[in-house]
Amino acid sequence: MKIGEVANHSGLTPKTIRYYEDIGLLSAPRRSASGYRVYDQADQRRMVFLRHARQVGFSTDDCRPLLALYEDPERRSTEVHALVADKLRVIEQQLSELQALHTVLQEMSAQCANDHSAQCAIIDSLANPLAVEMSK
Amino acid sequence: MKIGEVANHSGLTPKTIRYYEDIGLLSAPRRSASGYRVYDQADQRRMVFLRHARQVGFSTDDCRPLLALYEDPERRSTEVHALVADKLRVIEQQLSELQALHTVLQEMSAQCANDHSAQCAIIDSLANPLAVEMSK
DNA sequence: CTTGACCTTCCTGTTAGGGTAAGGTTTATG
DNA sequence: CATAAACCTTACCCTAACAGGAAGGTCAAG
Repeated sequence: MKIGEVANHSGLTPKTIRYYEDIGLLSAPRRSASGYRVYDQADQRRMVFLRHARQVGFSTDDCRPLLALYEDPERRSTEVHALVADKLRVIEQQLSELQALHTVLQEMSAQCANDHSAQCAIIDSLANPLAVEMSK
Repeated sequence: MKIGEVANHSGLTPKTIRYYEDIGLLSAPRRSASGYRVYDQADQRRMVFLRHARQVGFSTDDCRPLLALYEDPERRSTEVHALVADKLRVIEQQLSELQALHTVLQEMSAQCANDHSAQCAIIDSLANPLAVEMSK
């Protein structure tokens, strides 16, 4: 399989596959006589795995240990579970930060007259340290 | 005021101030004889405003129209309100995407035996198209 | 034989600055 | 007065995860 074909089958783009090779997430494949990358089924499975892992929020760096466990027949499921647990904590952290932003903006928005006048509670909040600083 | 002082008073770093000047978010200030940037109170207020706007999630690009409205005595509060409403929608979108990731990961995590065996529902989910694909 | 569809490497751009280098300035102190 | 600390200047490399595009080589079909 050349890169375009494995890209189609895995759902990654050729660009992404080369990039993963570049950062060492995928190992360099065999080359044809003309220098084309040649992949096999196992490569394709790794790519599908990586696509899914990225889809559920793992960074490319997160994918290294994850892919290693995928490949390791000696793995223990608790090792995988721990990686996911870590990720869940990070996501929960991000969620609470985003929630906080949302709350602050919504409060500002509610204070704004939303009319033709120049006086604006949102602008005032952003200009004045008090309101925004509270939410830190 | 030199850059270090206005940085202290505004809560931005000198780096950030120069960067904002570089991208045209802040206009280039007067220079002293020796080439040092010199700022006044109005500059400082703009910087405080920018710091707050960034803090509540606005990108530097978002800050351009926001800062323009801050400076404009002819503004209408409804214009500001609209920018915040847009931002709220984006944040809500991000929240729901993050929520979806969280749900998927939590479901995977719950299926995993979390023990010494190599069999792992998380790995299986990531290897198999079905589970992950559903959540798209 | 010549397109067109592939493939290759390499370079630039994206966000929002941080880190560091090399060098000039100003201020405080011995 | 000399000098060292603390400040300022520009400039270049680094981050994440690729996408886009240039310049050039390769392969199968008409």
